[in-house]
Amino acid sequence: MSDPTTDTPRRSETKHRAILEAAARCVGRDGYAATSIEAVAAEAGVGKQTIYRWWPSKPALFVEVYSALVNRTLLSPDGAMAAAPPGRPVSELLRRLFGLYRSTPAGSILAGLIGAAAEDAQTRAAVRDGLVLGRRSILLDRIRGAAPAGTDRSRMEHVNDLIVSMIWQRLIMAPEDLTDSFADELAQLVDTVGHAR
Amino acid sequence: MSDPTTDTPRRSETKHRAILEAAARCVGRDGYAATSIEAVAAEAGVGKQTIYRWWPSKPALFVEVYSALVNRTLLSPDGAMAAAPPGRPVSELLRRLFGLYRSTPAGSILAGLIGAAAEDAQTRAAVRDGLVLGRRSILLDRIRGAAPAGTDRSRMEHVNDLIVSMIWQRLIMAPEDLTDSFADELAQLVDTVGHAR
Amino acid sequence: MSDPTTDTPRRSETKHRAILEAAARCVGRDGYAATSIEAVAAEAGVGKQTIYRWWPSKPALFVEVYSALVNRTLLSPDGAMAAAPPGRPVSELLRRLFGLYRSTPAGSILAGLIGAAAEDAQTRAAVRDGLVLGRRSILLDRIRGAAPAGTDRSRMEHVNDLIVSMIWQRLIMAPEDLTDSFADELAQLVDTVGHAR
Amino acid sequence: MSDPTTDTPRRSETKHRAILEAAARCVGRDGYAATSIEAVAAEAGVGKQTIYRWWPSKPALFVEVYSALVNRTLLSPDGAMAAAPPGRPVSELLRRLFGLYRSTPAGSILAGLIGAAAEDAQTRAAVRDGLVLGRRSILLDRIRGAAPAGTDRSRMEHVNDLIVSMIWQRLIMAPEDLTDSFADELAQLVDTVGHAR
DNA sequence: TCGTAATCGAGACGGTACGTCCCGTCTTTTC
DNA sequence: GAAAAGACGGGACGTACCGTCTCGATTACGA
Repeated sequence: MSDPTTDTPRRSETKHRAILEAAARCVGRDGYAATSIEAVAAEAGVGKQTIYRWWPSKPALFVEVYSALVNRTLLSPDGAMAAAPPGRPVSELLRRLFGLYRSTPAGSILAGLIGAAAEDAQTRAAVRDGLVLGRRSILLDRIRGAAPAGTDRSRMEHVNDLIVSMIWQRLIMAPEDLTDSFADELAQLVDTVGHAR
Repeated sequence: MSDPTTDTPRRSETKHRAILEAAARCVGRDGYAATSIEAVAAEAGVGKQTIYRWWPSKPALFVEVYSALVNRTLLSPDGAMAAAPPGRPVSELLRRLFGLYRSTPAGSILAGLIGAAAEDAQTRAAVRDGLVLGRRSILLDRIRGAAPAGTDRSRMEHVNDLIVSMIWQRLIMAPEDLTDSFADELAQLVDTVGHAR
Repeated sequence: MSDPTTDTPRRSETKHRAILEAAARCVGRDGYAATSIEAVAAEAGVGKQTIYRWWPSKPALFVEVYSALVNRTLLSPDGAMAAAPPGRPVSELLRRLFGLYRSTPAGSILAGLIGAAAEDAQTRAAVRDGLVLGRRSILLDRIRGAAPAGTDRSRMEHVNDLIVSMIWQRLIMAPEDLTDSFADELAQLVDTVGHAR
Repeated sequence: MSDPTTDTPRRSETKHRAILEAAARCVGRDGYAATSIEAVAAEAGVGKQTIYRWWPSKPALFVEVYSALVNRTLLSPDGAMAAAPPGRPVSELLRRLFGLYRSTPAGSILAGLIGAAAEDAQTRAAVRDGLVLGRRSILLDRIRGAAPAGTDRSRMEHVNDLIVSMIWQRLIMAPEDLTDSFADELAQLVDTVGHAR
C-alpha cells in the first residue's frame, strides 16, 4: 500500500510519516468514524489531495496506519521476544495485542475498518489483503508451537479462525472487555479444540 | 422496539409495516450502506419525518427490519419445526439461517448493522439489545439440546459465542461463504468443545 | 373574518378569544416570523385544527389579531377621545398609534403582515381588505378636519397615502424610530401638501 | 457583498455570475417567495454549498442579485443618460426604474426583500446597507437638480424619503400600479414639498 | 333526557426547505 | 513543478413547519 521503494518517485517520506501519525492522533482524539480525511490533512499540515494522491480512500489509509502501529509496537521494538516468545506463546501474544488496543488507537481503527468492510466491497478487499492474510502467520505460528504434536494444519487454522473471530466480535461490541483473562480464555481454545477426539 | 402497546397511541400500523417492507426492499436493491432514510421514505410513500418520528436513526430502524425478517421467516410460519426440530438441531438452525441470509436482505442488514455498531456507541447498544441479547436463547436452546449430558451452562454459552462470532466474521468478510457445509462445521463445535477434557 | 353572527353555529367564543390572545402573546415573546401556528395552538391550549377551522392561514389570523388590538386599545376604551380629539387631531392620532406599537405586539404584527403580503397574493388581499380599506377613514377623517378649507378630496387622499407609506416603511426598516416627533413631522404633511399652490 | 478584493481568494467568478443569473431567472419564473436556495443551485448547475459558502442567507444573495440587475440595466449601459439626464430628471429616473421592475424580476426581488426585512433583523441590516444607503444618492442627486434653488438639504431628503416610501408601498401592495403616471405624480412631490411655505 | 352531530385536543401524516457535513475531484496560488 | 489551500458538484443528514387528516372525548342542541 505504500512501499517507499515501489511508490512513484518524489514522494516525500516525511509527509508520509506525518500523515500516518496525524491519522493515529485524530482517531485517538475523535474515534475512527468521526475522523475525516479533511481533519487528518489539517492535523498533518498537508493538503487533502496529498492524501488522496497516495491512498484511494479513508479505509485504505487506515489499513496502513493500523499496520504501522502494530508493526512498530508489537513486533519491531524487541524483535527478540517476537522471535522467541516465552512459555505460553498464544496467551502472551494476545495479551500484548490487547494491551496495544488499550494504549493506542489501533483497536478503534481495526473496529472501524471491520465496520467499513461490512459496508463496502473495496474496503473488504483492502482489509482482507492488508490485515487478514498478511498477518495470519503471526498467530498461526504460535498456535503451531502450542498445539499438541500431530495436530494437523487445518485444525490449527480452524483454531486461528475461532480466535480471530472472537477478538473481532469483542472489538466491535465490547472493546473494553479485551482483557488479559479473555486472552487466556482464547488461548485455551488451542488445547480444547486441538485435543478434541 | 415496536410493541404496539408501548408505542404512543394512534400510530398507523399500515405505515409502520410499509416502512419496514420498503426498507428491506431498498437494502435488497442497493445494499445497506447505500440505502438512505430518504430513499426508504420515498419507497414507502411516506414523509421522512414519519420515519424519524418512530426511529431515532437508520440503525435503529434496521434492527427492527432485521428482527421482522427473521421472526417472519425463521420462526413464525412453521412454528412446529421451531418447537421440535429434527435430529441435528444446531446444524438445522444454522442452515435455515444461512438460507435466510441468501434469500432475503437480512444478511446484508446484519452485516451493515455490525459495521455501524463498530462506529457508533448508540448503534452498538441498539444492536446488543435488539439482536444479541433478545435472540440468544434461540441458538442456545438448541445447543443445550445437542450437547452431551452434563455439559455445564457456561461452556454452552462459550460455544454459543464461538458460533456467533464465526458467523459475524463471515457475514462481514465473506458472506457468500455462509454455506450449508459451514453450518455443519459450526455445529461440530458443540461436540468438539462440549466433549473436551 | 370572524363575525360571530356569521360564523357557523356552535363556535366557542371563549376559544376564539383565547386564540387571539395567545397569538398576541406569542408574537410579543418571539416576534411575528418566529411564531408558528403550532405555537399559537399550544399557547392557547387548543388543537391546531381549531385554528385552521376558522382562519385559512397565519396571516389571516393575524389580520384579526391586529384589528382586535387596535380596536381595543386605540378606539374603544375612551371612545370619547376618538370622537372628539383635541386640537391637532392627526398628530394626536399618530402619537397614540405609535404608542400602541411600542406597548403591544401590534407593530410587529403589522410589519410581519406587510412582509408576508409582499410574498403572497392571498395575504396581500387579506391585508388590503382587512387593514387598509377598512381603516382608511380613521386617519382620513382627521386629515379632513385639519386640512385648510377647500382642499379637495383627492389631495387629502394623497396626503393619507403619503403618511401611511412613511409609517409602513419605518415599521419595517426602523420600528424604533416611530417616535412622537416623527408623528409631528408626518402631521406637518397635511399643511405642506395641503397648502401647496 | 461581493467585492472581489475583499472575498477570500480563488472564488470562481464564473460560478458567481452563474448563480446571480440563475437566481434572477428563478424569481422571474416562480416569484421570490417560491424560490429556494436549492432551486437556484440546481438552475445554476452548482452545489448548494457553493451558495452558502459566499452568502449567509437567501436575502443576502438577493440583495446582490437586485444590485446587479439595477446596476447593469439602470446605470451602466448608457452612462451618458445617467450623467446628463433630460429636463425632468426625477420623473425620468422613476419611469426608467418602474420599467425595470416591469421588464426584469427586480421588482419582485425588492418586494420580497422588503418583506423578508420585516421579519428578520439581519435581513433588515442587509437591505439597509445594500439597497438603501448605497443607492440613496441616485435619486437624491436628481431631486437636488430639480428642486427650486435655495431648498435646503434636509427638505430634499424628506422628499426623497416620501418618494421611496410610496414606491415601496406600491411595490408590496400593488406592483402593477408602478406606472409612468405614478412616476410623474411622485415627481410632483419635489415641487409640492419643495415650494411649500 | 337523551341521542347525535359538530367541535374540540391531540398529534400523525406527506411534503418542502432548511442549513450542515463530508466525500472525492478540480483549480488556483505559492514556494 | 509539486504541494498547500481550499473551492467545487454532489448527496445525505436531521430539523422545523406547513396545511391536511384521523382519532376519541366532549359538548350542546333538537327531538
